[in-house]
Amino acid sequence: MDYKKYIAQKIKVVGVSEEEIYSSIAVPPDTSMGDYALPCFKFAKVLRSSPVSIAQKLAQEIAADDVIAKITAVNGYLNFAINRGSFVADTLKTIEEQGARYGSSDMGAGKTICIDYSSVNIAKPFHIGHLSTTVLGSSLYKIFSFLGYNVVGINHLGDYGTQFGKLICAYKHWGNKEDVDRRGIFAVNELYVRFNSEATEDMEREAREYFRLIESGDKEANELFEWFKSLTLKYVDKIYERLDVKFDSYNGERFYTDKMQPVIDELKAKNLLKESDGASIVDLEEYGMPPCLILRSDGASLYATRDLAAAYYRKKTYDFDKCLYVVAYQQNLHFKQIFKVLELLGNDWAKDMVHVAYGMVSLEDGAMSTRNGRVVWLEDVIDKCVEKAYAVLQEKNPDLEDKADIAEKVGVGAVIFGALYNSKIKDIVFSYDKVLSFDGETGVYCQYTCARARSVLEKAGAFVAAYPAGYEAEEQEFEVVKALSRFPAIVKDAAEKYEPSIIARYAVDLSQKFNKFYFDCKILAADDGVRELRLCITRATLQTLENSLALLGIKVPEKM
RNA sequence: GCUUCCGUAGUUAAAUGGAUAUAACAAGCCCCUCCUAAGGGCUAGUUAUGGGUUCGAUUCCCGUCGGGAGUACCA
Repeated sequence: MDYKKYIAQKIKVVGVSEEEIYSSIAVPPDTSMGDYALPCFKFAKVLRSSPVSIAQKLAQEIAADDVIAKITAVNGYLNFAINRGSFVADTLKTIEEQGARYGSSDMGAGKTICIDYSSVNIAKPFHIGHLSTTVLGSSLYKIFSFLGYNVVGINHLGDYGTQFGKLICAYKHWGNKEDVDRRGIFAVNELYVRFNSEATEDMEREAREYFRLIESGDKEANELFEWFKSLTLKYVDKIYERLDVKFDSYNGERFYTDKMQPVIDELKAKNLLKESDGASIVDLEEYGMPPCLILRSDGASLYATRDLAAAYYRKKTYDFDKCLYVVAYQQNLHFKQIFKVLELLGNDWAKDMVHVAYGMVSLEDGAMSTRNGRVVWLEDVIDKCVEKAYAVLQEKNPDLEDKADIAEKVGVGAVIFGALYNSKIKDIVFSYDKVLSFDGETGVYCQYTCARARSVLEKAGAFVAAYPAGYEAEEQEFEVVKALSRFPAIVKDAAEKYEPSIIARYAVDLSQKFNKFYFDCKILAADDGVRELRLCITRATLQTLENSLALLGIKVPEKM
């Protein structure tokens, strides 16, 4: 049940609506003050009375009942202590009934949301800079699905541009098939890097010609391009599988090659296209932005042109309610511009376009740079984490079966959790020390908490759920249940803010509360009734933690 | 220059405009004859700066300082 709503209905303040009271109800910083509180300061003016006396008066007017155990007025706050017994029983029963669906909702039924994320570049291996967009997007995918939305995951491949002409040129000059077959994408990437440092004027010219050949459908150029593309996808699919990341569409930039002209025509028809220094632009000066480049002076299309075409295509194909772009904040201006252009074109759905911006990743010695080898491959990071997890397992629990499988879940979980734990807008300085740390506020801590809970449940065997009437819950028990009850609101909050870190932090908070409970309250050795109640708390915590971690894309090993 | 984001313990970070600003890491100590010590506990330590709005500001507004990003034919 909605306790806030129940309380709001009981409070009557002249001249203040129930909704206003509902939205004012807060949670006190400390449980000893109460479970809910209404600050009365803002009513002082309307009632022409001091907040302190308003709170006192309200405290006398409202009677305690089965739901609200106690009402007190403290320094202008009206504090409510709820009936713990019924609250605990109520919350635990709900989780028991809903299981893996606890926290889900049908609020998104009938609505579609497109999410553009990961968007890898062809012929480039995955480095840690690609981690944020991949796991953020994937988590948002899972969160919105959980809330009942129809979600379309789009990997907007970077498969268009003169760089592919360069790549083919480099391969023709220096490449050999055996090496590429053997080392795959890394061999291809080396060719590209070499081109950038060694290419002559002639080769640059040749590269432009190869790009033109790809565009005009030349057989050999396209075969080479498709080969590089399939190598890339084969490589990234392995990583996607480990990270539990999925897509519904791999329509990349090239896909929109023949879909840009209608957009350009419409811009012309609506008189938005201006010529400037030979290029075609949309002037955005009156909106405080530099112009949006649509066509280069040589007539070629640009990034923005393809993104506009993609937006139209997605609206037409999926009829989305929201279209998210999980792309680093470097491109803030770019998205502001294309959203504005869509609006100027008269599309009311331009308001549904959202740039979900996140911070950048750098290394301790500066920005990443493929050219001078200052780069950290994502696969290496994952492998090192898994290796360390295996080593710790070997040391602490050498007799466990499936150690490799457990280490994979723990290691991968650590990488994902590390990427999702902080607010997405924060920049990240990558350090192995940090990702390899398995103590404290980490994914490993949450997984470990699950393993502990499961172990207790296993030892307990079958039991009948019990919520003994009249049992006054211990502080530690009550804190866990209170945290459990917050989960559905947490999921919605994370969705509204496009912020999976809210769920990650919640998982840590719940784990901390459970571990305190675990340490202070004996579960298996408790008296009849209490024992069953504590087992229910344990089972509900395990379920809710698993649900939380699943939304982040983290798997939970049975034992560790 | 202009636009924009960020600035909280030694470090990394939390905090719908609310009560005594939370955690973790690192440091020092304590707890396995006790349900998994990848755990629990204790000690010490924070809102860059100057104004403003407000009963109340880490949060909102303006300025200063410091840092990141962007700023026309790359994506």
